[in-house]
Amino acid sequence: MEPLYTPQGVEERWQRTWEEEGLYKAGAGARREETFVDAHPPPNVTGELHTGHALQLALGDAVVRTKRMQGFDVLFQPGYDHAGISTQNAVEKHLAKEGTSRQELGREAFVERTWAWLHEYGGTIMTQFRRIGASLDYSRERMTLDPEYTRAVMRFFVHLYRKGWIYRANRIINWCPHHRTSLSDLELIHADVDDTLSTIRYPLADGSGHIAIATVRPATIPGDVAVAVHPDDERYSHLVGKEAIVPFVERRVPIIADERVEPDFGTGALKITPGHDPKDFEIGRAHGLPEPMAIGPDGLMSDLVPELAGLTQKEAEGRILDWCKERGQLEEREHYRHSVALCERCHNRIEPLISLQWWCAMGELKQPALAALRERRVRFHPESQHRFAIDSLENAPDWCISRQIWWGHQLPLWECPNGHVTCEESDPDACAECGSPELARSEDVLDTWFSSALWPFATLGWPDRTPELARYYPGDLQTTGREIIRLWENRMIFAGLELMGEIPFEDVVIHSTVLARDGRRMSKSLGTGIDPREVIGTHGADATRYGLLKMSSTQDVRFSDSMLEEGRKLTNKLWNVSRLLLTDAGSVEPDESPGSLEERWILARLEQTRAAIEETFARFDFAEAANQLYHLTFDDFCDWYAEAIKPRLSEPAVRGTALAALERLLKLLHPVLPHVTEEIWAQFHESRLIVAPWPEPDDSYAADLHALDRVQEAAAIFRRSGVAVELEGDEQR
RNA sequence: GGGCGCAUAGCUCAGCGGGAGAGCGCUCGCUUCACACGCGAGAGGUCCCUGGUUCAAUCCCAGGUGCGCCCACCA
Repeated sequence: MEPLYTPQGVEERWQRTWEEEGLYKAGAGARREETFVDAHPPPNVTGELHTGHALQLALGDAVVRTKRMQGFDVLFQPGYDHAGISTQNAVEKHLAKEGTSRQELGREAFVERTWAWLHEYGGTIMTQFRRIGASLDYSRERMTLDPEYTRAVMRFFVHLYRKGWIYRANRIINWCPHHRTSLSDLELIHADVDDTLSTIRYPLADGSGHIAIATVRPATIPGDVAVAVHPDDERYSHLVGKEAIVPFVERRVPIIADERVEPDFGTGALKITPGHDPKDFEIGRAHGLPEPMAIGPDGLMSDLVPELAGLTQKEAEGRILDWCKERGQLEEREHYRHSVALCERCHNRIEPLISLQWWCAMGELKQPALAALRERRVRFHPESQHRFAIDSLENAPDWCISRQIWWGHQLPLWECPNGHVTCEESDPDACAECGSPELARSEDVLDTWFSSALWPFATLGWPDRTPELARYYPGDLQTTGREIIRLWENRMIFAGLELMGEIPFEDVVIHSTVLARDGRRMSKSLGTGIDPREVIGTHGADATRYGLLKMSSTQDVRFSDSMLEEGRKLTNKLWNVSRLLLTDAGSVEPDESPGSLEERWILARLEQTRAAIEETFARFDFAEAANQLYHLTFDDFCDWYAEAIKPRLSEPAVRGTALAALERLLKLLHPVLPHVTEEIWAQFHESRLIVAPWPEPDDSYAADLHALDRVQEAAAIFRRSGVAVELEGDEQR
């Protein structure tokens, strides 16, 4: 054994060995009937490991490894999300480089190309999961677009459809002109942009003056169908019921009163464009107004006004403003900074459009999940996130589940020429209503999260009643980030209750967000990301896991190199104390029969820490667990115990107890530092630590703990003075 | 505009009603035979501000200030 522990090579070797020996597999080392299941969040199939993944793996794996050692039948489920828009994006970029496009290829060829592309470039992240030592059962890897998984998605859709919870509606939705698809509110990001607020006069139809409105989007003026003011706004009450003339198109529209208008903003009068603004849409529907569309799905001007058709919004805005200016109707142009919605994938500005989409009604579907959360049968940790999960679900609007892209699960809906819709899991022969054989399948695919919602049981073979499903559902634990609570966690809960009749898991650990070193958010676009692969490469997976656990305590933590460094020192310290105890050990076997006070004391401390670790893990306080392990190793095991017995190591009894104590220490450390502990374990065992039995509760040393203070005191005196202090151990009992 | 969280040693963070802590950094001393990625000793803090509750507050409460995150349809 070298004096300097080098994780490189050692870690990869154990990762291969564990997997090759089947020790990552579900049930490996199980010594009891109870199961423990963590269906790990499936990363995007095109994704690369980021710090968030690394953290949730470190947390989940620490728990999973503990449970495995405790003899549970453990399933740590890995896999991929097909990630509809994200993957389609990546492949489209690739195609653009080749000078072609998905439109040119056509749907079928595009989907084929995407599969091929994934086989070549996708799926690398599981390699990175392996490299951090995550003991997932890689032999059970699933992907949400696998044929078997797709069956589950179809079954879910048909189930909801037959319950009458899936419906089609023409509403305003978030439209990404780049992807040419609808997006749910949860797929947007918001950004502040510099804009211009124009105040424009709308002449009154009776020629008695004008009413001025403020807008940031003059290009939507052709879609105006009303001007609205607040009912209590005395400035305008005399105008309500009159008509105004929309500039440029010179259309007469009513002036209406609606409480949704904010009297303090702009002029207090709002132009109503139901086709291009969610609030206007609401007001429009409430007043029964028409919904003309001035802008098309491509983001360009529609043929609503022939002379503007095909122009960009910018160009149309210029024409319209010029028109107003010439007639003295442009009152003011002022700088205005505000927040706009962007597509989270391409960062293009969202175009609110009215569009016919499929929706999933949430009203009834969410009720059992709400009950489960309120009754705490499912618990989010920390508590603040539990409240957030409930609030989010209570306020969850109906879910827009259709997307106009090609990569994903095509809706199992067929329409006949008479407009009847048939919903079947697989190709129907004829329309269910009129028997027409001419059926056209919906072009839309499902929101990616629709399939993710089934993860805890679709990965186990549902809708078939497989033995795995019976054994591993319901599961136990989820470790994930805040941003995914509404998108995924809540949806797994209601899908699980609806289809399986049981909650999918009991505990959801919402971990901290790791910020960049400077406290900013880690993001690719800011260039603030920290690549965990590099960190693992330089510090090792063990040190990285330890560091991440230490960073996991509060809500948001800056990435801290010193936490990793602490982990690295811990591995090295452990390595070296093991050298001391294992070198020249001869044929001495671990033998836990303590003689001296310090021996009884270290065994008691190990036992005490075992209980403490179990308790902190149960609270999901991983930072505290890491802290306790650090001090147990450094202060107690190395500085006190090892120093105390060092002069007597040649005595077989002393050595035997030391090896027994080391065994216990390695077991406690293994869930956090799996590699270095397994490497040391292998120095004196044929068996594998990963499936070694976790220490059983044992109170036989508890009585020795009270001697702690005296031992430390005596040792401190000895160090300062060189004078040994006699301790009458037995008299302490 | 709502919701949540954070402000403690130079840095990153624990603690949370009665003694102010860890790791790193810093100072001093150790080529001690497991480890200099080490050992020992030490310096360093009006625990953001102002009030309140209490015998007692860094910790509880109210307000303020400064940050951060999430949610939201102010054109």
